[in-house]
Formats: sequence, C-alpha cells, structure tokens
Amino acid sequence: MKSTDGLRSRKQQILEEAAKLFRTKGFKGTSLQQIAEKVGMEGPSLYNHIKSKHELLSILVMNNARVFNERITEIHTSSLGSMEKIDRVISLHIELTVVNPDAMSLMLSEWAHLESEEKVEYVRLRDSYENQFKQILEQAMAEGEVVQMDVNFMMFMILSTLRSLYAWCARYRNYNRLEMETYLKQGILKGILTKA
Amino acid sequence: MKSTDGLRSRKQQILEEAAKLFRTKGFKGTSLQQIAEKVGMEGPSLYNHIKSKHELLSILVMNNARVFNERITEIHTSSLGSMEKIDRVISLHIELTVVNPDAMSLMLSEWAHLESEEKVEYVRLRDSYENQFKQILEQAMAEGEVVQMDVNFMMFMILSTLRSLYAWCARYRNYNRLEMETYLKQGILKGILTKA
DNA sequence: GTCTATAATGGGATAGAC
DNA sequence: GTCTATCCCATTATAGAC
Repeated sequence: MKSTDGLRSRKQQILEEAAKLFRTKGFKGTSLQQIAEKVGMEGPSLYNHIKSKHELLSILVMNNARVFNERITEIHTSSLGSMEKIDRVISLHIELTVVNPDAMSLMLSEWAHLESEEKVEYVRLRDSYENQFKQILEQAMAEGEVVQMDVNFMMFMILSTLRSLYAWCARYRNYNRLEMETYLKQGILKGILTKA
Repeated sequence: MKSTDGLRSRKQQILEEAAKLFRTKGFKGTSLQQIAEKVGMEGPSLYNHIKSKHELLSILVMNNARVFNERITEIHTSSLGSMEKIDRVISLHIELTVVNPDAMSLMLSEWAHLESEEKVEYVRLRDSYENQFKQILEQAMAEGEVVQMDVNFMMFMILSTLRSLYAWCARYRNYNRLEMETYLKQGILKGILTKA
C-alpha cells in the first residue's frame, strides 16, 4: 500500500504512539507489545515497519536533535545583533516544543538509551548547539547588553527554563502561545522583580 | 552486626550505589546485579538487606520528597516577608541539591516508577509543595514586589531553573556554592539584561 | 549474611503460515 | 502485512546449603 492511504503512514503512526509511550513510561519501561496495541496490531507485526525498538528511539531523538542544530546554526551565523539572536533562540525553543512536545521531552530525557554510535553523534550535536548558544551569549556580554556572569551558568539558567517547556505545554494544553512567549522572554531577560 | 561497623551501614551503602545507578541508567535500566556488584556482593544477597528493588527507589524518592515538603512548610508558615520567603525557597533548593544531587535527580525523573500507593503520596507531597510556593508568589505579587504574571507560569520558570540544578552540580563539581547562589538569585530576580 | 541454584516472568526478535 | 508460535535472554525474586 502507498503511504498516501491515510493521512499518516503506518510507520509515522507507530512513531507517534512510541513517542507518547516512551515519554510517559520511559524507553526501557515501554514494551513493543504496548506500542503495537496502540496502533492496533500484534507486537511482532511491528517488524514489518521497523528494524528494532532502538530504531524508534533513534529516529525520534536524532531527527529532533538535527533540526535543533540546523536552526541554531542559522541564527548563529546570521548577521543579526546579539540580543536579536537570543530572542530568536528563545522563539526557536518555543516553536519546536509546541510543534512536537513528545519528541522534545524524549530528546532531553531518553537520549542516554541510544545505541553507542548514535549516542556519540547526539552528544556532538548537543555540544555544537550549546557552543553556538554560548558564543551568542559571550558576544552579548562583551557588548555590555547582558550582565557579567559565568557564561556557562547564564546559559544553564536560560536553557533550564527552555528545556522544561514541554512539561508546561503538557499541563496547560491550550495555553496561549504568544502570551507564553511574552512572559518567558520577560522572565528570562528582566527577571520577576518590579523594581530594579 | 551493628550498623556502627563501618561509617555507613550496609543498607546505606546499597542505597547510595543504587541512587547513582538509577540516576545514570534509570530505574528500569538498572539491574540488581549491577547494584550488588558496586557494593561487592552477588545479586540475590541484596535481599538480606532490602525487601525489593522498588523499596530502594521508594526510600530514595520519598525521603527527599518529605524533607522538601517539611522545609517549605516551615518557610511558608513563618512570619517572614514574601520576598524573604522566595529567597529562602531558592536557598532550600540549592542546599538540598548540593547535599544529595543523586536523590534530587531521582526524585524529579524517576518518581513515575514508584508503586501505585507511593506514587499517589508522592504526587500529594509535590502538589503540596507547589501550592505553598504558589501562595508565596501570589502574596509577593499582591504586594507589588514582583511583576504581574500568571502565577503558575512564574512558578514554572523559577522551578525549572531550581530543578535543573543537579545537572549543573554534576557538570561543574567543585563550583563555588555561594557564587552559584548569588548568580541564581540575580538571574531569577533581575534577569540577564544590564538595562531596565 | 553470603553464596549457588533455580524458579518465574517478561520482553526483543525471528520463522513461517496465511 | 499480519498473524501465531517460538527462541533466547535478562531480570526479579526465592530456596536452601554453608
């Protein structure tokens, strides 16, 4: 059958159900039988569509990691000002989280279960991402746009919030995205105090 | 034998090794044999000290959760001002994270594998913690000390950073704690911008 | 309290009929 | 492409010798 049969191909459907289950029960805590059940087939039938259980995790995590890396490279190598770049990085996280919160959650919490070769590539992509973001922050700091602080620590604080966004999206489903974006940027850039 | 034998009792030793392994490989990804190996015994021998694998997770997660809840209740019910309370909550997170980063990491990422009764109690403790923190933030907001914002979202932003601290501690082992505390409070309260 | 042997279960993956 | 039957292995937990 062609993949144009339904709106989503069978493999896509499997990937989506796997992502949901991996997210809530963990990669190790999810069985192929459970995934198969969600898609409406028996466990072994999955092997007509996938190579292994690890392949599911690999596709979900690595696709997301590659997109992230490409997008931040776009921002990093652009001619925008440093503060504009920081603004775009925050927007990037929000966009990718809203589009696919399951993949985001998985990427951040289950990557350790990737098989060794891919795990190496994942870490490389993540490091590349963090280095580019760090350089943006260093530039902003050198230009006096942001306060003097250990740049690693500043990055840690910002990424902590951005990386937890998927949990927020899960709890408050239909939260207004623009409102979220506004509050988030305000909080990260200006803090919560009313008085300087 | 008495538990005064070594510096740590046998059970304590098992708990510590289990915490480290659960943290890096996950609860489901860690076998009793692996824990036993770290302690220097065979898998089944563990059962002379523990009731089950789940008991290990339960002790590690629930102890931490109970301490957290007690400590925030102390802060919440005190007569301190709202901003002072927020300051103490941040310090509380730093203290408990520095003292036992493994337990903190586990509590936040592996609680879903608790057995059903304890999972219910864990969620109750976590909700209690969040509600008390939310009330502190609401008070600060009502007094005009912090900016007007969805209080749930403000709490989410603050807790995102505080709950990720264990990862920071793991990466930069001997980071100066006072410096960390200063930067963290500055970042959360005043943001990263130089200009208001 | 520690060991070896072993039960009991569940899960990933393959074979082969349809 | 889906099914049932099956293999193989890891893992939790127990039994019983020492």
